[in-house]
Amino acid sequence: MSPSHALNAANLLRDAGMRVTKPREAVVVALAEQPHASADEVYSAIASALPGTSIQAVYNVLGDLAGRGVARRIEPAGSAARYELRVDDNHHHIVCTRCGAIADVDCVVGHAPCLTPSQSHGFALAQAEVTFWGLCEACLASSEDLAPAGA
Amino acid sequence: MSPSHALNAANLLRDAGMRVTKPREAVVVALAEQPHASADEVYSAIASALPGTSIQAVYNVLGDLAGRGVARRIEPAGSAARYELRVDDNHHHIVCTRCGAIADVDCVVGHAPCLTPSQSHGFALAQAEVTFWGLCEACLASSEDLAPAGA
DNA sequence: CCGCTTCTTTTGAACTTGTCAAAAGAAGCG
DNA sequence: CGCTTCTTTTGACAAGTTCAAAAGAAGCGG
Repeated sequence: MSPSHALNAANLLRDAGMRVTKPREAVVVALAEQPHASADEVYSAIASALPGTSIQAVYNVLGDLAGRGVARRIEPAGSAARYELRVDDNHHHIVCTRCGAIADVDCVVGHAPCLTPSQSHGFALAQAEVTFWGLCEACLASSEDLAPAGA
Repeated sequence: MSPSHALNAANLLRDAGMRVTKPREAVVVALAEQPHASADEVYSAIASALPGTSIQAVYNVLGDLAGRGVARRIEPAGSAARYELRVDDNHHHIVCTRCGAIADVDCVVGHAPCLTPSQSHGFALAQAEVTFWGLCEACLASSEDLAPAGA
């Protein structure tokens, strides 16, 4: 039995042409367990398993992963950069304007929906990014406490 | 003759409930002349006309303008925040991944195209933001020098 | 199994963008 | 013209991220 289904972080790294090291495996695992994690959150997540790992290593690994196409970097306005392993499917994000929470949103139209702007101004289009902004359930609830709509 | 068509920055400010001051007028003018300008670019733009103006004043004004709905703040990943006066129409942006140049793109579908995500995960949706990424004409030309496709 | 080369990580510092707070200065109203 | 309120300045400060050099580990060939 090959351990191919046991979160093959090592394979993922090897397939991407990266050497397999503890920090990298840990980062991949952390990202798999907590999508949309920031560098700092990844750092915290692996700190218990790999004490002594520097935040720089995390930045390096995340940057490499993004560069190799293994991870995707998203930078919502107003919060630190976040990373996710979902790179193959085209999906978008909905971000809470208050707490910064992020959820995945599969694209409405399927594949290339908003991917065709009406004018391109001479730009060579590479990709489209859609970000929805709103309040997450928790923040919505607490804001209704402050400003009740029904009363 | 009322000077109503002479770039009524003062009116714009007054209508927004803001006091009319030199720095503010200058910022509005700079923004009108150079859409998608960063705080620093605005600062540079008004530096000649209003020496002694601090970068803080620019930050304040831009923040106020955005807060009053006069300007819109956009923060493309990888570059500083930028501001534009076009707030009424719904339009998107195409950003050069190399040099950061930004161009306006009117929305393909008109008003509420991608405005309806397939799942909202309990979020109270406020707005949608679409960003296209690619290479601008200039960067495209210089990259073709380096990696010619036709040869 | 060993040594070598190359890639990673650490360590430490620096930089950019942006924010906060308090005092000085100007706008607008009566 | 004077007062009140809003703006601006000044200076310090903070988060997030990047850079560079040296120490350390991975993986290959013998």
